Amino acid sequence: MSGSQEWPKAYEASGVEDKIYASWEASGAFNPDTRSGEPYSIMMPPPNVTGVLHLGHSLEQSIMDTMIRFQRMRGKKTLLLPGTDHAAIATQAKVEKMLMAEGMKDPRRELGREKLVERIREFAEESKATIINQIRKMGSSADWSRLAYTFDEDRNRAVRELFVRMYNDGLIYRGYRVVNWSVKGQSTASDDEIEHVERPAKIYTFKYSKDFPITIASTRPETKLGDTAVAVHPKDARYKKLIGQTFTVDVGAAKPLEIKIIADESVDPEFGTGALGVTPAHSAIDFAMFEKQKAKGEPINLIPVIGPDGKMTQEAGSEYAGLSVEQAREKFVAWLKKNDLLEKEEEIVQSVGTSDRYGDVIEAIPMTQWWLDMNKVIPSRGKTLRDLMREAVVGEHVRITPDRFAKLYLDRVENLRDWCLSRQLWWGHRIPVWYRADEMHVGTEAPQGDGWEQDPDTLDTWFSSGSWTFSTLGWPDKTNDLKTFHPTSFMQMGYEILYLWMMRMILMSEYALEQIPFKDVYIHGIVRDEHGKKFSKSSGNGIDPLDVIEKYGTDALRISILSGTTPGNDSRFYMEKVENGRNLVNKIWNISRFIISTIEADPIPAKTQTLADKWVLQRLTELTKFVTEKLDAAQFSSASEELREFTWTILADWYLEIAKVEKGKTEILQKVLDTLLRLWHPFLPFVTEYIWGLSSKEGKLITATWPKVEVDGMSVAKFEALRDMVTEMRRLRAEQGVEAAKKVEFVFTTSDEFANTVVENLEWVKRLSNASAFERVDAITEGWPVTALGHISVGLNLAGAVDLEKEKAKIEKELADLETYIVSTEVKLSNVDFTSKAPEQVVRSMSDKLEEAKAKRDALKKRV
RNA sequence: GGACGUUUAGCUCAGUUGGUUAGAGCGUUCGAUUCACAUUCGAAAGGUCGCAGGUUCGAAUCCUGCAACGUCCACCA
Repeated sequence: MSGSQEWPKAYEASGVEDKIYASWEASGAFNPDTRSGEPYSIMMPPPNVTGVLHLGHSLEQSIMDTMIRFQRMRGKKTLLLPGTDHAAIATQAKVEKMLMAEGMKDPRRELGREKLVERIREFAEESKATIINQIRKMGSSADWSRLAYTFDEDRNRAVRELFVRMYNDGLIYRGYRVVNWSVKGQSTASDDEIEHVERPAKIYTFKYSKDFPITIASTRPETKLGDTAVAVHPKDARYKKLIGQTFTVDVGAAKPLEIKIIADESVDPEFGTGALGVTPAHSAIDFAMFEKQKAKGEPINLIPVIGPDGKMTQEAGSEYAGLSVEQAREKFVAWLKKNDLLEKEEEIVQSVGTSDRYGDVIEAIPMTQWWLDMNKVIPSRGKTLRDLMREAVVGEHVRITPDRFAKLYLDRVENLRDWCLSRQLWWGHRIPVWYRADEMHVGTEAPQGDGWEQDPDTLDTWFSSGSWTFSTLGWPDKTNDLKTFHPTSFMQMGYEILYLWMMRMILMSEYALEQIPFKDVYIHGIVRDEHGKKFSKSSGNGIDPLDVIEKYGTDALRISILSGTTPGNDSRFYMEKVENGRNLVNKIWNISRFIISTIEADPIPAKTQTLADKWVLQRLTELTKFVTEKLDAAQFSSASEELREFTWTILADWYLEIAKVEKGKTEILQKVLDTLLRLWHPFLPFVTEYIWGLSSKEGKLITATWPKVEVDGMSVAKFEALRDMVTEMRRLRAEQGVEAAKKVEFVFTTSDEFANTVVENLEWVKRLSNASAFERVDAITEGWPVTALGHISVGLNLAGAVDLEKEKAKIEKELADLETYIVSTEVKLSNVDFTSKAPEQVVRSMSDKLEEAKAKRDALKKRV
């Protein structure tokens, strides 16, 4: 043994993990450049620079690193490319909040663009270092030499290039349309950045004026100051004759409103009054009608009555201008009442869109912004971006696990509207467009000449993260990395960013490279607390992964967060799971400690393999096959469960105990430990590497090869019969309350020498009969037959302190169960429908079981 | 309003195309006390797989309906 100092009784993770990580990194194992083999790449979803490591990250890192280590050991040229995300809106919102907490009223105005951006940059750089270090603590074998950032120079170049190409293809356009506007954030938001919240509201039913022919309803009456039409269903008999007419009403706006009655299929005649007041400036659907009318050549007006500051505009009328929307609503309703126009006022529950970062209600406001067109045909492809997004998944070029998410994705693709790209934030990629008087320049570089002003807006943060799979590899240059590692092999993400991110990566990659960004997408759920609640600061249920690592070690955290999870489903996390993981790690440690010392003490291998040897090797072979298949399919939980079963039950509880008796196991123990360390490595990289080092193995485990399936097909039934017999004897002892010191006398016969040795060495067994007298159980007169399984028969000596009555009830119940089983199986087997239709194998195994059950029954019968 | 998910042992969850008498970990009960490991060892108890129908020789698994919980989407005027 390599000295007891290095092999303490319990494994101390905290003392060794950092050193091991440093040694991996120094060895160059993370970097694929020195490796050959089939490329295998995973792009790490870049965590936000503002974030600190949480359990969600821990899960993701565990998934990715387990996969990449597995593939590396299989000899692939593996790249796990790490990075961080500047997270435009999230970061700016956070820093602004911090500055305001320090006493600033309006950081943007007080600091100005340059200084505020600088403050955000400082904060981002600091946080970035933190999160990167935390990811290393998870053991991630990422290639840090390729570390990327969504807001660094290389990524900025890719973003500008993409924007310009899309603009030149006519996919990006500048347009005056209704946007989602956050008053608090003073910026647009995309449809995906809106969170719908249910809340109570009032719906008012009214007319614009006494003689207006149609009644309408609204929860936002103040916007009615900007109404320019009333839409009805074209076939609605009540309103049909009014279609095309225009009515002038005075509701107090700056100018009297000209309300045109228009027909629109999307109006539900059954709903409410069957008529809808159209406010093109402050509703996305109404704006769509506005555009439809324009296209038809029957235009309606558009009157913005709410400004970007969230206050009513001049056009809302002198009485309203400058009021908040709430104040304006009150005033307008009062006016309706006064003029006897209000017919109804009802309480309803309404779902309103709020900004997911600033939290305020999103207003629909018309503005000139930059948009990405989902429906425009790309000249060189003859397809739209929507087509490209659809085809990648419909054709299963991108495979999604679990596949139900593919359906959700496709539904979403069909309903995507044009993507509003421009943000009025300062932290982000500046839009590569310059203006001078009436001129506009769109290019990757600033134009020559004086007087050019760059567009002040920045790009939606998802524009840069959408290009992550290839911008990280050097695009737009045709780099070797790009050729080698794109499309990437495996991508994992939480379902909550499926739309936000996956769609955009597919869009960008298909557009820029005519390639899918990844082949396999693994969707995971949310890590929740033990009660199923989301972890959050406000609920005070946070668990810091770093605390867990400090106390239990990274391996324990990794295995506990991966086990008991299924793709796409949420999982619960609590400390008992980690303790369990820690215990497992410690078990592996002690198994290794024992094996190494056994080998040193008893180095001469036995000449022949015993039944137990054949058994453990066969089970090891099966395990290797199983784990390989499961990891291939990203079924981490079931792979690790099987590994645990082998390690703890098969190896530690049975084989090692037998090895103590049989001796001469050097060769087999070495083989088993070696294979087991390799199989565990992707899950438990630290402890396995540490043991590998202590047992003087060649090289590092991280770059060792994955075990191959060697021999297969050895029968394990004989051994397992023996094992069951031992369990049965133990049960009898336990249930009969046999005192610890007291030996119970068993009689057993077997033709197998091995069984003799093992059973005889159970310290509480006293051999009664002559081992050479291989009598059948029913011939053992002095004993009480316990079991007769296969080639082994065992009896218990009645001279011992055994309470027959106590045991009898149990046996009778078991007999009854057996009888039921036998009868039902016999019925099945005599059923021609079954025997003719079921596969032969099923029928055969059933009749085998029947014979076994009968034998067991006969043995049991002798006891009562 | 639409869609999706979950429902299996006291708890947390597996259960791969339908095929033995449905599994694991934790917890519980009983027993062991250090010869690799008490972060341990041995043994046991515990489930009519949410409910009701259907398909099938055979259903936890497929179909229909219902219920509870959860999630997402939506232009409920």
